[in-house]
Amino acid sequence: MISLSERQETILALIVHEYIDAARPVGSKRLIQKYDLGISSATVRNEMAALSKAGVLRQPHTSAGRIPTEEGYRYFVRRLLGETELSLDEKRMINHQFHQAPADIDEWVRLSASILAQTSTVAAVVTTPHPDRAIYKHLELINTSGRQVLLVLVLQGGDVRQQMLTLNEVVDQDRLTRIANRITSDCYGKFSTAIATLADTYMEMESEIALLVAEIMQRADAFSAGDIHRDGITNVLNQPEFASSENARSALRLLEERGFLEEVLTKALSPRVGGVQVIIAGEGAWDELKEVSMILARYGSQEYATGTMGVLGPIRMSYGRTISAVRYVADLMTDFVIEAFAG
Amino acid sequence: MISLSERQETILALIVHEYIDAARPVGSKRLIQKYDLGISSATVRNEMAALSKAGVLRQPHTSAGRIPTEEGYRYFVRRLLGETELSLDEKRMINHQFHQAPADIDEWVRLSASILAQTSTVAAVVTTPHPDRAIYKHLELINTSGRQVLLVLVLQGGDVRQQMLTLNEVVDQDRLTRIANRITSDCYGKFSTAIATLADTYMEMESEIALLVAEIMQRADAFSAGDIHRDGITNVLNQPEFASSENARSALRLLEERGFLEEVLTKALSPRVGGVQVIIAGEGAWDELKEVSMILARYGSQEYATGTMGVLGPIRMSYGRTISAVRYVADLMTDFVIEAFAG
DNA sequence: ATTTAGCACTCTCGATGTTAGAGTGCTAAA
DNA sequence: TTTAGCACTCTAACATCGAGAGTGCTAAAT
Repeated sequence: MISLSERQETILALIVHEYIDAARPVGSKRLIQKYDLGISSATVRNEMAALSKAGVLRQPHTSAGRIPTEEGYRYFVRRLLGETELSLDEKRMINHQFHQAPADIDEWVRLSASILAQTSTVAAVVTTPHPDRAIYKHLELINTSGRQVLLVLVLQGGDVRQQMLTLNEVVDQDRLTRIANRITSDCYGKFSTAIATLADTYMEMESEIALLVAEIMQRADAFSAGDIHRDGITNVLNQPEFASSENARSALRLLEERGFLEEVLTKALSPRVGGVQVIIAGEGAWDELKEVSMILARYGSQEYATGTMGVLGPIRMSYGRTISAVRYVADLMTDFVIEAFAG
Repeated sequence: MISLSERQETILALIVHEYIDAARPVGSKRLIQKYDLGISSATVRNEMAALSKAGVLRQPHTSAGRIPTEEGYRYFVRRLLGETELSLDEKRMINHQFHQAPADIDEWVRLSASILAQTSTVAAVVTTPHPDRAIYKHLELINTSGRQVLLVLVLQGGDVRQQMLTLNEVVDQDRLTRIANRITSDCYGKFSTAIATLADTYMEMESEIALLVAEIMQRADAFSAGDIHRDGITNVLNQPEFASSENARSALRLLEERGFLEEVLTKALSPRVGGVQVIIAGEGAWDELKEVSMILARYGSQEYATGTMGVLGPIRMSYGRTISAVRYVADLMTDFVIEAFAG
């Protein structure tokens, strides 16, 4: 475990701060002339040397200033951050934007992404909330013409799935309605697995339809990621570390590739709602994230539906503001989800 | 109107071709040594001078090779393109990809974008198909508990809208079903406006619900743009003209800003399905598109639903391939939409 | 009347040199 | 322990230069 003196911590914090701001190595002279610690540049130099040995600072080349290592950022976020909150004004602004938007879940998802993107120099990614497992609520079978039947399945939380199916024989609407009601009274509140076993106890047509319902619900389980909304991609392109098109490209691919995003969003987040997860430079686990940092949070309620949101930006990111913003927006969305589904 | 000799057209076509390929100015020597026309470089130089005067070629600086002007590209696309088709193999590939994907509209939209992005060095944008005006198909009223009723409205084309409503009194499921059936038999195939006038002839509860239905349908009319899917953003970033982060940024903003995309997609396309529209360097109408070209098409069927798809790439774009690809994919999607909605 | 060879001229691009500035590490004094 | 001072290092910015590619023009050839 790295252990630093109080003065060393101060210097580390200032260097992180300064480097995030100016995006270029921080030297001893510039540091003291800007921040007026009660010590000379030579002393700062000595401490810097110690911090370099401790592995939290490094030099791009001999005789350049210092920049934080990934370890340095981690130390900073873990120990030195603490209280950097969004200002009350900013919170009020965010609240305002949410409350004057239409109370539509997709609209709010979009808004969340937009707000996160505005907060800092990051790209935002927000998924629509989705039940962890689909829960049966209601079924309608609608006779359209002949043996063609429209199946409309309503899931807990308002998700509606619909599908055409072709029956073996012509069945009138009355009988369809009776079948639908029978299945609903048996299956209300159940998961796909329970319905699949139940289907075995039914007779021909009921069984067939119940099985189909179970299958549709199972598909809904698998697609638990929901739609992904992105915003602020241009933000991250404006950062100097992505000026070279090589770097920009790889960062963009991360944002564009659905598969990768889904993996990170699902794997990185413990299923628990509430915490905010910070991934600095991939944390050794993701090679693709070596050049970026992500801040992720899960929102919503296990009982109804959950979604994930997060931001992706340069490692040199304003962690205080951004973590705070992600937490705040996630909390707002959690309230909204609960209100929308339970209220 | 610009008028060129046959030889001049050949030279223009070769220069466009070569410049699209290599992304750097084309000189007279390189041209004849690569393509072996039966004439000397001096002759080519003379013709180039004429083409410059005609306004279809220009030089980045004195003593550099020539590159096409926007006018030059337009001439090329309008007169010289004609027959550049996708190869049969490519078409087969595309077909294959579509047919092994699940027959789900969102999946196909995503696939379209992905295929267009792969075809050329462009970013693809595809909207989900949407009825030009919502058409009533079916209504269900589902008694959940007390006066809370779930309204499920099925529109022509499979769109399902649902909404909770709170009644003034408790109404049992039987009566709700009767109301829903009554409205359906009256309104089947009608637009929101017709339903709104019809609602006036109803009694209290029927009227209230019919009005709500009309309102929901009206909202559906307005949101006619549907969801926008993007793909291949990294493609365009790889192009040298977007190497500077300044240019990359402005191109990206175009793709990111929903408002702008919607405007171009709706305004640029005549409502007619089938044609492919080419916008080279904004065509004077869009300042934001000065540095890029777009190729757009509308797909689907007015009768059921239409969507738009298009690509955005550098002006130095492989127009032949790309136009052909957009047309082909749009046709496939049109077939799919018709089959899905009518079949 | 075209086409072409030849030539002088122009402009970019990459390589090379040079310098100012910022920063470091070390030593010796406070 | 801290600090002043100094020699040293490295980058980034700017200037210089030559090679290479390309042009336009002129005069000869077809």
